[in-house]
Amino acid sequence: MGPIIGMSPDKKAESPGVVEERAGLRGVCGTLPEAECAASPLATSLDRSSSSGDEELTNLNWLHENLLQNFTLGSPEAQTSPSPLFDIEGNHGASVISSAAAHAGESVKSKPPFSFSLLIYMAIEQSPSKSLPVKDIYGWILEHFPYFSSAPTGWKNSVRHNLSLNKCFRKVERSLGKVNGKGSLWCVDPEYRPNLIQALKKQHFPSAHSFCTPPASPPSAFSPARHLFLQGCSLKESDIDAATAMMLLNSAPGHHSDPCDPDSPIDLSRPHSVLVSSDPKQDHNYSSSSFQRCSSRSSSSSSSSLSSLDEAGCDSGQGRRAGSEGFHSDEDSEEERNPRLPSLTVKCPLPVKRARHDSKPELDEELKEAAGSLLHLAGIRSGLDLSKRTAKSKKPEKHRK
DNA sequence: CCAGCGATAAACACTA
DNA sequence: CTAGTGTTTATCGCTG
Repeated sequence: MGPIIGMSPDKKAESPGVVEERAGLRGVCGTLPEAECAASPLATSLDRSSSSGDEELTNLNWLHENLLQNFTLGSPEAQTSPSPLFDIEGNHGASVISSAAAHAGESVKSKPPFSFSLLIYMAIEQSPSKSLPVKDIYGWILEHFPYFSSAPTGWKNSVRHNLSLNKCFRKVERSLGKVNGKGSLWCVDPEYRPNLIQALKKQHFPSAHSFCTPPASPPSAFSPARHLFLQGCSLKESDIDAATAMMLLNSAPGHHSDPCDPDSPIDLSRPHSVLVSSDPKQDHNYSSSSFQRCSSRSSSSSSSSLSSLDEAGCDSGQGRRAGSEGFHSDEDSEEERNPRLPSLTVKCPLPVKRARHDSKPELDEELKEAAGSLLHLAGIRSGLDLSKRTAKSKKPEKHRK
């Protein structure tokens, strides 16, 4: 493969431009209002400390409470005010993301619930130039997911493996980006960005389902018992929240973003503390397998969705293996392709290049929100987990081989 | 039981 | 030469 691996011709053509484009965007902020921008994760970037003011709390509460209320109790607030979902759908979720970002700084030592692909994606997306050398990707992951600091170095191999294998990532010539050092810069292929976002969203569905509710079931369907359960179990709660959020987002009618719009910045709000899998111990290794699997392959679904997507829609996988590669963009048939996905599947027409013309900022925001919500939620949980346990450090040892 | 998928490990090649 | 990077292949575990 040439400099740009696994990319379809069109992608290759874009590569150079993409980088520049992203650089120009300067992160999400470019497209967001100032206020949002300020709060936006990307804007804040990795460094932003977790300490944030009321906004984060507010936002957090907003999302967290509303979601729960919405589903479980339907508290007055939820009733009186538009549900978070609406906000999200209405593009107001940006603040949420920002809050998520704010929260994200908490310590996280648990294995992130995200697949490597998503981790990489987040790392890249959060970089100012939207492109990073592998080294920086490592750094980002380590910074945001301390879990890996204690993990065997194999995760780096996995990162590289994903970069090479996953079509979502494209290699940029050094000349275009990095001048010094080894290796090239890696960026997210705009084409697949929506897919990645979607994957993020989907990632938590399963969990949610497993914990709580039938995805398709309306809020009313939630029983008080569950609520109690949730209350009693913060961990699950977060999971549920995340899942719920995702579910809502996904189910949202207008939730599609301009999939391929390169300008759609994704704000994965700093995943700083995004960890879902609280216990690496449970995992045999640093991978998220345990979490994913336990929760119904949340990650798998994400990844698999990616793969499927890739094959089906954006199939450019000409030279690439099917392993953990791209995403397919066609949501229409996504369910069909991925039976595992909950019925909630989003109807988001994600992707696909064809759908790309409509670059709706709103959609972008939605995506961002979704991602932010996810991260945010995860962050919450991570905070809880971390505070509770510090011991998880049991390094997962290799179960096999 | 099988297929699909993600994760992991390892080997190899290339480059700074 | 070494270390980092990039690619490829093989294998394992899990889920549907």
